[in-house]
Amino acid sequence: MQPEKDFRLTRQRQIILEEMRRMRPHPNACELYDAVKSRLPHISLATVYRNLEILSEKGFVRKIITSGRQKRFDINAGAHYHAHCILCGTIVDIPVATEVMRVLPEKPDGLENFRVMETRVEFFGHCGACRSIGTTAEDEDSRRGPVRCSPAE
Amino acid sequence: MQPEKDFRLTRQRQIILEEMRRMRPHPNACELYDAVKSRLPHISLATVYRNLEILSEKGFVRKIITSGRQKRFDINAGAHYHAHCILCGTIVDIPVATEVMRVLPEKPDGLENFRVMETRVEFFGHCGACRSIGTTAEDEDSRRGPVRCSPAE
DNA sequence: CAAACTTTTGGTAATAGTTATCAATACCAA
DNA sequence: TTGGTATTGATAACTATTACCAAAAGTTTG
Repeated sequence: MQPEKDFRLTRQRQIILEEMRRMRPHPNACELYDAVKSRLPHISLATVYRNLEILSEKGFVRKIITSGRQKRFDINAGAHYHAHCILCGTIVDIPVATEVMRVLPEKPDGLENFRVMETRVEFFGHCGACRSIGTTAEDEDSRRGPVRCSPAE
Repeated sequence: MQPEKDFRLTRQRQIILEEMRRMRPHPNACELYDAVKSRLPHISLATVYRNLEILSEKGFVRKIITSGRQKRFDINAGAHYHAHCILCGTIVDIPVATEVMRVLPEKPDGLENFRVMETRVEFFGHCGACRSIGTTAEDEDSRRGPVRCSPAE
């Protein structure tokens, strides 16, 4: 147990949090980097990664679990679940006040010896937009495949 | 829509599936590679990766969603959930016949336009072993940090 | 204020898990 | 057999993330 070192809410961290609130939800590090760069042109990608990690330890943001290879982050502090569209990759927030939440027991069978500290429910399926289009999602704007950082100038 | 190409259950694929049943659950590609290599010494790591992907498309195995950077795979075809120990990294299966499953509505509030095809529940907390030890997990055998492939010979 | 110390940053190299490529091989159907 | 398709093994390439480190920023102490 190392002595906790003090945390400074630097300008970079403030702007990371501000941009996360402003932009569309669940960005990955590169999307966020691009957004932050418009206000802090000299920020480093490493700073964004580093701070996402630290901010999630501190509870300002949380990491989303995904099966993809990029990490995504979430500014919404309140408890909620996610619905992942397996066609276009969109992630939709499901608010906490749902049947699911009311109904999920705090400690289900099989977890007798386990101290449950967090429960996450993830839904996978087809989002409304994709259903109305068919099997191929054409709405580029809602796609969420891997996103690369803008090339350096 | 490409014409589905035919799937051959090759010796490599058979043994991958057999080893997945035999070994401890939720291996990553490298652990599995090591296990399979004891029976097929010339198998390539690429074959393991490739087939895990294909076998999961075909429904023989499923990918586990994690926040880490390695993928893990699961041979247990039936529906079940996972409990992740945040101290030692162990993943425990929670059988399907629990309150959770019985009680989880097929389509909760907030998902009216979403066609739910799969629901996963992930629990995070401290497993029994870690609780009895304290805050640091000493049981090397149950740790599940990143696992590297055995070095080439 | 200055000195000493801690934390953070930007730039970049390194890491590591995963994918892509491709010639060679195995398998299958005619 | 022959021709076609699927798969494999070997290895190179890719890429998201992390590590490193000197410089800068911020904090505390004298």
